[in-house]
Amino acid sequence: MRPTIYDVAKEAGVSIATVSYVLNNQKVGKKSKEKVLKAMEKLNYKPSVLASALTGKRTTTIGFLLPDLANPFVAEMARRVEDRALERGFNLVICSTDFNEEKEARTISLLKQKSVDGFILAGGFKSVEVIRELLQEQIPVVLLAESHPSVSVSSVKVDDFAGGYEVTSHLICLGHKKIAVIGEGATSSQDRIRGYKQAMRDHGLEIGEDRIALTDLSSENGEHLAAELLGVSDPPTAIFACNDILAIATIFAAREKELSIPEDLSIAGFDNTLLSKSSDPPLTTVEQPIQDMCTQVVDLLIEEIEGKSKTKQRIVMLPQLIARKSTGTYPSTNKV
Amino acid sequence: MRPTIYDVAKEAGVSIATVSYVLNNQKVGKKSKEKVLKAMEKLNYKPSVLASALTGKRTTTIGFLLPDLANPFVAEMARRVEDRALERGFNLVICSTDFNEEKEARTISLLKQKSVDGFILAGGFKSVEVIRELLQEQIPVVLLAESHPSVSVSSVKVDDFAGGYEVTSHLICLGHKKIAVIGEGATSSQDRIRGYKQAMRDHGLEIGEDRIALTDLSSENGEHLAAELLGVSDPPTAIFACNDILAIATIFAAREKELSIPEDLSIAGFDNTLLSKSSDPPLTTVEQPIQDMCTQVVDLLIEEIEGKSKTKQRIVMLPQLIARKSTGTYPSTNKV
DNA sequence: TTGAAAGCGCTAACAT
DNA sequence: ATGTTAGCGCTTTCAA
Repeated sequence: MRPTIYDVAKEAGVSIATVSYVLNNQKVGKKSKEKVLKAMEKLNYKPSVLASALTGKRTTTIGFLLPDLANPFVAEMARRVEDRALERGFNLVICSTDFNEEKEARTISLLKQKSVDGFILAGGFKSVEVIRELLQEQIPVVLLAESHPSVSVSSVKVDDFAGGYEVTSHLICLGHKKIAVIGEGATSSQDRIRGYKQAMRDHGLEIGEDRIALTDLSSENGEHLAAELLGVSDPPTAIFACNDILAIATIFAAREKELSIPEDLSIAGFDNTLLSKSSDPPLTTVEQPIQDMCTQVVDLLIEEIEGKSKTKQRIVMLPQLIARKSTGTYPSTNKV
Repeated sequence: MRPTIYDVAKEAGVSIATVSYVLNNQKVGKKSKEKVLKAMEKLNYKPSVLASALTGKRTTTIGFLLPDLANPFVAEMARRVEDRALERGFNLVICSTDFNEEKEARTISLLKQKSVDGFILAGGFKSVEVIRELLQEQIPVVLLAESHPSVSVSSVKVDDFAGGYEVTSHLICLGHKKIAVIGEGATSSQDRIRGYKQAMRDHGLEIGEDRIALTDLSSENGEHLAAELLGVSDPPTAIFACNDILAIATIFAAREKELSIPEDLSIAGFDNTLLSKSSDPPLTTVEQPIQDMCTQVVDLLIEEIEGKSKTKQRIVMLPQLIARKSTGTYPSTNKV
């Protein structure tokens, strides 16, 4: 068995209390401290987090719930969150919840049993009820890349509305009038779509309900949905996809219909993932300040965990349009 | 505070032992069991994993070390591993180690303190020393997408050598003779490169040392490295990149030099990530049976955790070449 | 079948 | 400054 605090105490010739004191940097006589340190070194002693957590200390573990780790944007967030958490001395238990409320609830329950110190809920966490419960049980929670206005919880996200507005304006400036949008059920998508609608309205353009497509499982039927959008009698000349994956799916759908991009159809994405740089053509998209966002959520959460939390805050960061080759003027100036 | 086993015992009018028995499905009188169950329900009791782990039970948590979660291929593996682990009742603590031995050691040490039940080491885990230590301490470990022949540990991976051989043969069949390769320090890359070399030899082709480029931080200087490969006086007509990210970097480098793909330069990748489908042009690459691999490692690990582990085994799966548009005949039949 | 009680490794009064 | 001791919530002998 691994050495315990008793072994160290015996080796150092002191009581376990003394050992515990040096473990927690409490006042200890210089001599004793030295002996204890030496004993620890000799036995290669590492305190058990379990035992110490059982007495009320932290587990220094954070539950990180996200929709799907296989999504590149999500994975990048996870990495950034992980980095910051590590810097602050925390590990992450990462759980994909697939926009599934039941899975969300189960996961939270499980991680509570494991006594994680707090939760970061990312992407499209749906169950407001679960968040409320957490809050009421005084368990630290923060939201990443989403927010639930009806709940008093800290969150960090990008201004999705502004992002949607900007992309749409970009498309409109290029001359497009028939612009469709394809998104997910997540609140972030909804906000981006609101931005889209506002931009359309501000420019006096019509918003057909058949120009708005929604999915819950992006990659699955994104292509199918995009095909429907393009299949109508008076098809759009531009499509704003609420994330890069959907944008890629839209590219595939367009290609299926032998439309060339951007000559026949302009496509814009959101997130500026790796995908958008390497796609054919490279995607016009919207960049989120992932690094900053992630650093901030982690810090917010840890503040709450450490009880230093001042007031709840909703931090909204500004996104930035990245114009690449998938969007072009309409009518096309250089039709192939 | 959350209810404890004492609260349940009191509510049910039995001793905590009885409660513990029903918790662990031991023989309990039907009546008592019912009372206990009812009490649990009423109090919404959930046992503390910490407390139970302290007495020697599992934490049902697995430490999953990987090089970099932001890498799409790695992220997809993580997702598959997560899914299988969940099915088996385990959660994952995911840690990126960036091919950094010191970080590897620190992470393992930390997770040991947290009493994870076992470890999955993925990608390019470097520190053989750390693996040995784990083994000797009887802590369950398995390797994913890599293997260390000198250590007696179970592992699941694809046949990297075969993959490298196959890609290279594909290139050779297309008429290429000057083929370069770009890879990482990871053992998997090394094996792929060995496959490349073997294929070259088998076809009587020359292997110039200046045709082999190695990096440790793929995305960082991949493009730079590829540029060097292309910058020589007698440049290659095809490049085999040991993973899709490097392949994309190579595409960028080629584009910088105004080479068109595949007319002037054929490029092949490895991993068949999302990137390879959406890139310009779509990448010829090698598919790994990720799902199977991940299910198997998790199962292997859990076998060890549960002590049912038979013998150590190294499972090697076969990869599959996916030919797309980034590779073409040489000399090119339809030079633009 | 069930209860009493010791113990898992650690923390934190309380004493000295 | 340091030791003694009572928990933390659970498992598991050992008795009854």
